[in-house]
Amino acid sequence: MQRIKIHRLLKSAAPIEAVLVMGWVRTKRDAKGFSFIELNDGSCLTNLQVLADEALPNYEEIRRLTTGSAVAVQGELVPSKGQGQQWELKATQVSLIGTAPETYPLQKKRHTDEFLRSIAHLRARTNKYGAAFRIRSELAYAVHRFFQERGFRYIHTPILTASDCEGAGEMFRVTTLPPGIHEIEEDFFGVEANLTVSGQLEAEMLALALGDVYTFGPTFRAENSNTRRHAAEFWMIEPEMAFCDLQEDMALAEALIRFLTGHVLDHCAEDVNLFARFVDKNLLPQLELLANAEFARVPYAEAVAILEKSKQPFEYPVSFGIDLQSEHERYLTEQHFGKPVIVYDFPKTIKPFYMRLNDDGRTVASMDVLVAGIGEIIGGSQREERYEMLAERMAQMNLSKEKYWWYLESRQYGSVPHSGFGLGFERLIMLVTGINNIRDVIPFPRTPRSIDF
RNA sequence: UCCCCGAUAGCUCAAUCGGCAGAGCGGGUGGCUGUUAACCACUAGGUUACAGGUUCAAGUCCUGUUCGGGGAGCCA
Repeated sequence: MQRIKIHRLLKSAAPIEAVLVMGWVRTKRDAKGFSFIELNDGSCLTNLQVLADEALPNYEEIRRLTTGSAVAVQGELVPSKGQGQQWELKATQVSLIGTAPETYPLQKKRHTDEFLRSIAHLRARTNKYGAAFRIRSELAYAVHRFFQERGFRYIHTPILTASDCEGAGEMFRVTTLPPGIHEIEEDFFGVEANLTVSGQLEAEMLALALGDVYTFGPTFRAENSNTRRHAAEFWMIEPEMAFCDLQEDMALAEALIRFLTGHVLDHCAEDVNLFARFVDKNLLPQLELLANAEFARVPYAEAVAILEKSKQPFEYPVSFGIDLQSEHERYLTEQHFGKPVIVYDFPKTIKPFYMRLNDDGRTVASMDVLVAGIGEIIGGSQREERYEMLAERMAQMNLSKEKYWWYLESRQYGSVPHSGFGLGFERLIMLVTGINNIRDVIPFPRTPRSIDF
């Protein structure tokens, strides 16, 4: 008999005479002469209630089934006589596949996130983490769908790289040299190699060939960041579009966020409701807002003026030229506008070399998308496509022309205006689930001093 | 990296002013009931993170270390 997944079984319109399911025991309730087994196979949040009675030949074994055990159950799908579920499986055969002794650490009560992080190899078997990782999968699919439907090409940029997307952060060194040996010419590549911090520079090259492209892959930052919003290894989505200015870039960023939140509302209702009930009471209104409200757009200079007029007791004083601090971003998106905000045209002094200089000579065509609870979820810009301007910016920032020769050369051969942005995938998952720690939206998180599993 | 907070049974937490280390859940045993985080009874379970110090007496006070969390910076 072929195995059926529980999420399909529970959607059944009629009783089914014989089915086979396999999964893990979440809990068991014994009565005299029969037992209820809550079975979960990961295909959905809801458990299947299995009714096993003493007529089964191995009923003694079933009585001893423990939480966490893996079983295969054959039986008949029948309407449940009890409250709380439409269907239940009346077992005709229950076979034990894998036992779980009483040391199994997951209980049916609530555990803390901190404890579950210490058993990351098992936490996906809980309701919350199972739901989070199902949503993660669904979001990844939706990202591809969004771009593919708009004619974007999915490209793969290198993970090992010798280039350095200046300003993106500290890098992990990759080497085959034994400890203590420092002769770089002896190393695998003969030059310093690192894990990528961004695929942007390479994505630009592909955009200047294929038109509209996007990357979606792992990136690495060796920053000693100890916050709930930073991980050393995270996934980033980076579209790059030829013949595209900052206005169109912002429009795409907004469309992407709205599409993804809408997709999750439409396709992950059961899992989203779990988060709305137990993690963030305000989640559903937030998601509706993200999916439906037009994002506010405000130039940096105007954002600074709003903050100056706000009379808020900011820890960091505001004036033109400062980078916006977390408290400023929060005020703008959570209080002043009450919805997502795109701040654009930042001073050139606080932004990297590749952003396009505006005509005012002091700002660049950059933008940050700010959302409640998280702050910056997207950072992007129109890239400097003019060779002379780019070379001058690099000289001002003491970057070597030799190292970026290929990047510069792209501005000499058919250079066109182009734009792109980076979206942190984990921050997106935090946004749509209400989970407030990045360590809980990636199955096996990497943070400073933490690389277990 | 900086600031703040924390670490007590497998898990979640109590323990008053420095004075006998406890409960719920989970585990075990038995009972009971178409149950729903089932219920009832009994039961086992502790180097109070680690190392030092103060004190007649330390889970509690002091110093250091480790680990965890929150905030900040860096950023996505």
